[in-house]
Amino acid sequence: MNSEPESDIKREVAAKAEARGTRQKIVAAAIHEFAHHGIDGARIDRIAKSAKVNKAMIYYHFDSKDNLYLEVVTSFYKNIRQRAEEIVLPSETLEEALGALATLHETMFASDDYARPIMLREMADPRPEVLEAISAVFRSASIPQKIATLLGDGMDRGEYRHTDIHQALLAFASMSIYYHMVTPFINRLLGIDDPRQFAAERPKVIIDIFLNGLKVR
Amino acid sequence: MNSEPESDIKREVAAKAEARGTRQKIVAAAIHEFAHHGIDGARIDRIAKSAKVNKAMIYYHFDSKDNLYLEVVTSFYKNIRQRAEEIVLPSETLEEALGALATLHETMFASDDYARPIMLREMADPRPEVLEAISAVFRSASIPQKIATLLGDGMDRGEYRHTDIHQALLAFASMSIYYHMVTPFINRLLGIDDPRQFAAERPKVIIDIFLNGLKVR
Amino acid sequence: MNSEPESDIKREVAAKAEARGTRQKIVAAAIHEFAHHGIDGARIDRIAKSAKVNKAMIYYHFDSKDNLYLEVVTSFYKNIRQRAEEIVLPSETLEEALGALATLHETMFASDDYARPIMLREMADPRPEVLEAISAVFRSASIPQKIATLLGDGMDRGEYRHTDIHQALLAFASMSIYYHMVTPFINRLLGIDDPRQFAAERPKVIIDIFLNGLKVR
Amino acid sequence: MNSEPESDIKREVAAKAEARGTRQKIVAAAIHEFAHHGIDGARIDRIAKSAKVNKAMIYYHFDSKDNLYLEVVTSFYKNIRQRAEEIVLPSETLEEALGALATLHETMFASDDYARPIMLREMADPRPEVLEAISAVFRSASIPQKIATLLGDGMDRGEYRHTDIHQALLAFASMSIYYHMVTPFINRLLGIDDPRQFAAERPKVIIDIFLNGLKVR
DNA sequence: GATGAATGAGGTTTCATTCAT
DNA sequence: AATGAATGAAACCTCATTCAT
Repeated sequence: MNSEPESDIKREVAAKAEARGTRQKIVAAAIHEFAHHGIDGARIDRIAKSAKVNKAMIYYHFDSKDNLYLEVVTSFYKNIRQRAEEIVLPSETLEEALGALATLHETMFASDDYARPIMLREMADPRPEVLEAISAVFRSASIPQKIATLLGDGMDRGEYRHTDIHQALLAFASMSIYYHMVTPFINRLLGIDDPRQFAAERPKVIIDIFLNGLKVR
Repeated sequence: MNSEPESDIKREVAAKAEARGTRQKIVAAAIHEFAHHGIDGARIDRIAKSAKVNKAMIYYHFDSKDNLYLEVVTSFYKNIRQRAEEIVLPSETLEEALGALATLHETMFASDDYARPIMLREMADPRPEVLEAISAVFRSASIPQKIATLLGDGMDRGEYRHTDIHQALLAFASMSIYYHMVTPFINRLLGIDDPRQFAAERPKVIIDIFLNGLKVR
Repeated sequence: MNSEPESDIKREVAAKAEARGTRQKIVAAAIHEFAHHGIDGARIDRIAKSAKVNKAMIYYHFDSKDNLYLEVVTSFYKNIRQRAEEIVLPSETLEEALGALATLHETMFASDDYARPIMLREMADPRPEVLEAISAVFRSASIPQKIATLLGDGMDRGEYRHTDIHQALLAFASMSIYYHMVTPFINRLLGIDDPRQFAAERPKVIIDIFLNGLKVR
Repeated sequence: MNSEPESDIKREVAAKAEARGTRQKIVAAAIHEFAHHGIDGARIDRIAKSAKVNKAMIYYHFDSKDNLYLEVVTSFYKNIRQRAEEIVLPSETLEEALGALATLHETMFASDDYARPIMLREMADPRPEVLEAISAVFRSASIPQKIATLLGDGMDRGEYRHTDIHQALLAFASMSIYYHMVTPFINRLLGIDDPRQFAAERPKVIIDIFLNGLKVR
């Protein structure tokens, strides 16, 4: 006769907590699966098993495989975006801004092993929604704009040679991101034994090349 | 004129020609399919249909989907490799060698629409055999070595600043190849309206940045 | 009365009951199919249809055709074995023990129409697992040992002539089992019109021949 | 201008010789295949390959898999039957006639490894044609009739106890043939190390048991 | 007679998804 | 929320058989 409502509330709270737990377990397992196998190669059974969750629960929480993928991937980008925004765009010099972009790239890929394969697959078969999500990361990070601005200013001041801003921006971004995207391949091709160190030394080198490459002599 | 052996030969030739035709049709359809959908998303039925070939023929000629993929992809790289070897490594200057590498990259991707997605997917989930095949393209092309040598010589001569050769080589390669690999994304992100022109102007810009970037002032 | 755990149990029980039902239906249909067609001639479609079960359920419960076969056949032998163990090894005389073996054989084959074809096919291409299962039936039945012992004792007592026990045991077993194994053929060859009666009269005859055949005169 | 017809004849003769060779190769490979896998498990491809013959040749010579099976199996029985007829039915005593039957059985199975599995499979799923063929072997061999006659005479003479002739005949046949039919199983069950010797000693034992078993004391 | 390629029907198995409880 | 069972469509692959030469 007493606290049935209370116990109902408790139940609900507990249920929600558990549900959140279930969702999270599913998401974690799904990222892993999608990263390793792509959306077509991914198996709902495998996700359920590795999440230790009943298969039907996946449909209960995510409706369909496609939707699971979408939610997983966008949440993945949200995550990256958030970390991107946390990178303080420090001071005023171009050099520092370039360093920030390099750091951003490093952050994107260093966090886990899933970024690389997931992004590569997206690029191979780009869905508008996802392209947009990735674009947003960079836009929100405002770092590219900052670099563009600083570079433009430098050109106007006569410090840097006049160059197409897009080409220049892409030049730096390429030097910074490409290694991260195809690490295993480059390591193999160039016979790099210590990828960690190679990656650590890289920002300095590319900033150096980039700035020198554009400076007026 | 009607000696049996001769007609035997004719027969064989004709048969082989047809077979080659069938194989080729399959390969062509398969590349298309694998490029668009990846190995897991690819459908044998679709390949057969678009090749206008009986489905069983695919198994007759290629044994399994996996094997078809492997043969298709390696033949694809052989193809690229051949074209790579045809790129004459012109003269003696570093500038020209860099131009050759840019041309190689352009060649790799410009030939058809399949290179980009196929390579990206491979990079996402690299099979040793295929990594090796890609590596071979570059090794055989000897262009990287040439660049490395010229760059090393230039450093020794005091023309270029001392820099880790691998880092430098990768810096240029990145600038050259990255845009090709993720064209649609970059076009979207930077709002590039005329990709053709952007790509055409690119080699000059990156060679310029790279050489200036390394030159001693 | 409506406590959740209880209803949970109910649910589980019901589910398991249904599942058992499905499994049983599959097994029943599968025995029939395998007996009639052998493992290679058997068709999963046909099993599913005659069990009134979705084809995929067979894989859900048994993983593969091979495995279904194995489970079906071993369960089949377990079944026989159980019935074998129920045959009381009556008294002490050799005659009764021989009667028991004849009864065992009759039991093995009389139960249904599947024993004959299934066992024959197994013998044609014996899988170790299954040979073992059949051997176990006879070993567990302990009847052969009993016979061997009684026979040995009889020989020692001078009642029976000395004869290789294995040869003797096999002699009786052959007389007892062979007709069951190839009934249709023998009926045809000897023109037996009333197999039932022939089989019924058989134990008496063969026990008679066997015992007389070994007795010291 | 000369011997075209002659060369035609030569050709034909050669062709027929070769053809016979091809047929034989096919038959040999087919027996092997059918013995190991049964008709449903047999693969035309495998037969062609192991016969080193083009698959289409099998159809050219035998029309269909079923027909190949039938021809192979009936020729197989013809073969056995021929050997059966070569077994001289020696003298006049029942003992010798029984020995002849035992020898016949031995001959049937000893010739190759195929008799056992082929006959077992036939028995599992008996086709009338084939049952007839096997029956014919025994009838033609006239040994059973001889035994029946001798046994009948012996009973009439008061030498043997009155017993149903069919039961008696089958008793002996069972003892003689059963071991051959399920050799691997019996060897395993009884732990027989030297099957050759066991088989060699068997006729004497079973003739002994049989005759003693029927003799009037 | 002989060959390699081709065909069509069908076989086993898989898998996203749903249902009943 | 959770589970085990169920479903139907389709995927990959096989195989007896035939064709063209």
